[in-house]
Formats: sequence, C-alpha cells, structure tokens
Amino acid sequence: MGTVRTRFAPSPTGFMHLGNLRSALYTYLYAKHNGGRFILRIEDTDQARYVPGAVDVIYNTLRGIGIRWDEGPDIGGEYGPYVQSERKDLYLPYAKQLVEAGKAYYCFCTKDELDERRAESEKKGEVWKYDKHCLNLPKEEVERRIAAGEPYVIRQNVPESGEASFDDIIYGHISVDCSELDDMILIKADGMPTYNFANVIDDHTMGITHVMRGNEYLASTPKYNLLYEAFGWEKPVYIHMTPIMRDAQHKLSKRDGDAYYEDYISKGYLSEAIVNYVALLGWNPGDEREFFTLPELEKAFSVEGMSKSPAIFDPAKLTWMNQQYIKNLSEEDFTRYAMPYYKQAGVDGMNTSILFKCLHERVDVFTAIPGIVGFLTSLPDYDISLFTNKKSKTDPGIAASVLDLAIPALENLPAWDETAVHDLLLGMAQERGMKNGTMLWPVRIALAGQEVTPGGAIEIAMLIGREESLRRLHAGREKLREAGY
RNA sequence: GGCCCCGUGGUCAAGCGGUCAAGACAUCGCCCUUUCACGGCGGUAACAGGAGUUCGAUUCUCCUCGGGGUCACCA
Repeated sequence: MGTVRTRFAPSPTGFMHLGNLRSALYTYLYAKHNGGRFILRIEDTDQARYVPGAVDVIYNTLRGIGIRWDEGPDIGGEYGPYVQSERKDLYLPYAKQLVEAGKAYYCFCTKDELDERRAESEKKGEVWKYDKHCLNLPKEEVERRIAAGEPYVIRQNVPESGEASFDDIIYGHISVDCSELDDMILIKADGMPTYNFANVIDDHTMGITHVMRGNEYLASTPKYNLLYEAFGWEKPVYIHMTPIMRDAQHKLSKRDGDAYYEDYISKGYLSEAIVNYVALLGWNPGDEREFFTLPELEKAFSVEGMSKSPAIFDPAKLTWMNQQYIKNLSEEDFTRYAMPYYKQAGVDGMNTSILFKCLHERVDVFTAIPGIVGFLTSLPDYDISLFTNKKSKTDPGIAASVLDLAIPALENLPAWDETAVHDLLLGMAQERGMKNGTMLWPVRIALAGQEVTPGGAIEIAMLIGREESLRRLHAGREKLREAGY
C-alpha cells in the first residue's frame, strides 16, 4: 500500500468535545506515525444543521492542540474541495453509475408514505426495513416521473441474502446477514448525498487508505463495503474507535457543556495536559510511560494499544496531569500563564519569583490562583483560635509573646529580604530553645489571617512587603490583646 | 425488540494458558516539613456469573447477566 492517508471529517454542528478531540488526535497520530498524510474534511451535507462559526471552532481546536493538517478547506490540496457542500455535484453521477449497474435504484416513496408503512409494521411488532417498493419500477416510468419533476431519492440495492462483512483493525472480522440491512438512501430528494454515501465517495476519491471513526458506525460499515464492492473499488482499512464516556452509560456529549476543549482551556488547563490525558484514555503505549508531548505521541502511537471498550472520563486524573505539567513549567512560562489570575487577585505587583516558588507545585488549575492568594491583598477576618497549633506548640498566649518578640526585632531589621528575615526569626527561636514552628506559626497566622497558606511566614512577609507585614503583625497582636493575652 | 460490539479494583489500564493479577489517578495511614502542598514509604481495593476445553484458565469456546451502539431523505 502507498502512503497512508487518514481523515478527520467532523460536521460543523457545534463544538469540539473531548471525544471528538481524541478521534481527531488518534486519526492524526496514526497518519503521522506511519509517515502519512492527515486530511481535514468538513461534512456539511445537512444544511439544516449548519452552525455559523463552527468550522472556526474546529480549526482553532485542532491548532490549539498542535495538530496540523496536510490538506483541508483552508489550505487546499490536490483532492479538493474539502467541504462536502462544495462537492455536491460529484455524488449524483456516482449514484447513477450504481443505478446503471443495478446496485441502486430510484425511489419515489414520499416521507409520509414511508412513515405510514413504518408505523404499520412497527404496530405489528416487526422491524421496519424499506420494502423495496420502488425497486422494480419500469425504466420508462422512472424516466417519466423524473421528467415530470416528481421528487425522488436514490437507494442502495442491498442483496436480499448473503453476508456483508468487513475487517476492523481493532474489532476483527465483523459480519452481518444482508437480510438485516436496509436499502439506505444515497441521494436525498434535495439532490444532496446522505452522509453515508458522501462518506464513501469522498473517502475513495480523496484516496483515504485508513478510515478511522467512532464505533457507532460499526453496524453500518458492512453496507459501506457493499458500496465499495459495487463500484469495484479497493476497500480502506477500518479502524473504529471507542467513545469517551461521562459515566458507565453516557457518552461525553454536546450536552455535557464542560466537556468542550475550549472550556477546559478557560478553566485553566494546559493544552498539552489535555492532549496527554485524552491520548491515554483509550490508548496505552505498552510500557509505563505516561507523559507525552505531541511529537512523542506521534512516535509512540500504535493501534495495538487502542482499547476495545469505552473509557470513562476522569476529571480528577486530568487535573492531576495538569498539575504535573504546571509543576514542570519554567518560572517564565508559569508566570505568563498565571499573570491574568495574578491581576484578577491584585497580586500582579508582587515578586513573581516568590509567587512562582510558592505556587507552581501546588496549583493544579490556574483558575485556582485567585482563591489561593486572595489573603495577600486583603487580610481575612480571622479568629485567634488559629494561633493554636499542637505540633508547633503554640496557642494564643504563646503567640502573644512570640509577636512581642518578633515585631520590634523586625521593625529594627535594616534589610527586608528573605535571608535577613529568615535568619532573624529562626535565630530568635534557636536562642530561646523553641521549635521553629513555635516562632513561625504565630507570625504566619498574623501575616496571613488563615490557617493554610502557600509559602511560609517568610515568603508571605516578602510578598506583602515590610509595611504591610508590620501592620498585620500589629493587628494580630492587638487582636490577642483584646482577647486578654 | 432484531442485529453488532464491549465486560480486569471507584476510574484509566498491563496481561494475550502456568503471574503472590503490574502501574497510574482517587482513597487511607505513616514520614518529611514553619501551615498546606510537593515529595518519599506503605495499606485497602479487580478478573460480572455459570458451564465446557485443558494437567492448568483473567487469557480459548458456549450460555446467562450487565452496558453500549445501530435500526432517519442526521451526521
């Protein structure tokens, strides 16, 4: 076989959720791993469902995760056009070719008639299948009715018996009896091809060698193969992919708004982390590695590692992975990502190196930053019970004396830098034979006004500066005094 | 309902006839530590059920059960 060509063929009907994203990713990875080409095709044969701007969402999402396509609507290619509505004149001749060969036929049954017959058979508890009502219409009658402007569709003529089958790379041989298959519509009354037909024609005329798509098409693929056979075309290799589930019984879907790629980005997730996590949902490299860049995925990807069963999306693990990526960010990159949130919290004027030191190992999602650093800009109204900590051997009484010691010493400190404050505070603790915690806990509480903080007393003192630190320390001392300490 | 597919801990997932059934997330405990977090160590936790094939089944076959998909002039 020649060059591998795969395609991602979304319909512009909404947004890209993580399931779509992963399908695109795997399709891309398969092509790239095999030195092939990845094609982007827009399937918009259903005008009624067209959503303006949806194509841009597709472009932006793919670009956002670093996928580049070798051929597509915006960049063209030798198999264009890459938008189905622009190829609409292409399909009818192929359908007619099938009619000539007896593999398809014109059908004049109206939708109403069909609904009626369908309802009738369902009432009898039967499974409805098109009854081939129009299959044997005389040629002259067909021509006369077409000439008279009567609406028609073209249907595939599926054999009444025999086996239709195909081989799937992941699922193996799948076969179904032709009697189970319906004579599906190829060309709709509006002259447009159905998705099924357009898909086959496009995949063939675009030279797609590996058809990768969701496994909801598993059941209809035998029909596609019948079409390939009717045309005498070489069949593509099929690779059906599992869906990503929200829970055991529901796929991630457009209804789950938070499953959109863009939403995760705006929630403070890193594109690289999303790609990495999603790639591992339904595929494994065969070894213990779990961190992959896109290029590394291109190298490692193989269908052997693809799962046959659906995977449930686990937000907790995505968050964990995001944290791993954030942890490994350089100070510069971290600060760039964090800056909008610094601004939001009003800490953008503070020392970003110290912020980085305090935050980069604890932030799992960037949007969490304002909540974590809020105390830096405004001192929370806290209770003196916070001064009590067993392990640090401190309570309000001890805190009062520690602050009486620390405040004047800090006020007299010539330089306000990390080393100076550190040496001063710890030096005092050592002199008096107290635990570091006994010294630092009260200071930190007075400085922060909350029990849990990023960074310790010294970092906080640096961040908020000398003046504010002293003000807060005095306030803390005052608070204790009011309580009788 | 017919047909097709799937079924290892809460989740992802290795395993492809012989393993004390990996690893990761989550969870619990301990340690480190000026809090939290990070990190380190350890624990709890799974082959859906039943027949068969075999000296031996998580692995192969069949049935049951469970879940999903599909049966449109939607894609």
